Amino acid sequence: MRKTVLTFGLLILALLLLFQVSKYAIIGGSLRMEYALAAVALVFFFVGIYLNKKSLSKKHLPPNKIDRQKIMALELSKREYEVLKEIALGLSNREIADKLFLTESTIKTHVSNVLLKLNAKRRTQAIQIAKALQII
Amino acid sequence: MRKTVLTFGLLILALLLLFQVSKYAIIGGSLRMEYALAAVALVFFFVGIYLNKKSLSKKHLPPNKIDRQKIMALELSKREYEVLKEIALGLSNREIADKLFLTESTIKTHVSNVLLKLNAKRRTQAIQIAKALQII
DNA sequence: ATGGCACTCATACTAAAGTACTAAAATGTC
DNA sequence: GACATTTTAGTACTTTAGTATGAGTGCCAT
Repeated sequence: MRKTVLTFGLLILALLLLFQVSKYAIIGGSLRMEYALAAVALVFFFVGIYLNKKSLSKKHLPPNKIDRQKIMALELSKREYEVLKEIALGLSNREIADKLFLTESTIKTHVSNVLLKLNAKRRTQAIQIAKALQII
Repeated sequence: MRKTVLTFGLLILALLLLFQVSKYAIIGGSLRMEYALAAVALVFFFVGIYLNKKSLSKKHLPPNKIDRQKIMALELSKREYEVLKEIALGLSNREIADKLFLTESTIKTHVSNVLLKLNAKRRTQAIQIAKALQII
């Protein structure tokens, strides 16, 4: 917040300066009016783009990004979370086992634990819950 | 594309007009230079914002919204698509059957057809594919 | 060093999911 | 009305998924 105010202040100051400089330069005859107008136009054009980007970036980005806080709160271990991600990719237990160089037994154990911790009855429900919680 | 070119052309024309008008108005003495500069600054400021918003809206908005074209292209029937959505909600065949007042047999038939048409081996993979295709 | 925890794996089941095929209504189209 | 789809449903299996339980290993913190 303080940073925003400071940036704004500096910007306005710089612009007023540009304003005055161009005004007196024109009166003094050392600067053509077209150039002054073009310079002002260009500067404000980019200021508009800059400010717009600033305000948009704070309202459009938060639809994704994973929530590590919730993963901890659910007490999901590293392996369990890893398996959960593979489930969401649509892999079978066999395929996950091969991918992670483990046996299907181990994967089943992890899956069971994930379902318990996410309070899901099926892996498809686990996917839905995980997405709702923004942990995948 | 043609629309974009047209908009751009009109904008540039309008700006050149503003440019010339302000220049001659100042020379004629009917307009103070400060006002001309302020006007140009304001216009370009908003043009900057406008153009920026245009370019961003085409890169940030499309993360959602379903693609009915693809649903048709995949030849998914109404029922099959309905079942697919329930699968994505994490329901079992039994639960889907109860929800749609059908038997589990019927749901299995639909599910098998959905898997075939989406080229998926499992329902979890069907979810992943459907999301990638933006049909759910 | 030891008790706790995460990770690994196994066996033995039970329960879902998925396949293959068949077939009768229901629906919409020409 | 005839024809093509869609929707519904069934039987009979095969394959995955999921549960329960036990147990060995490695790691880390007290």
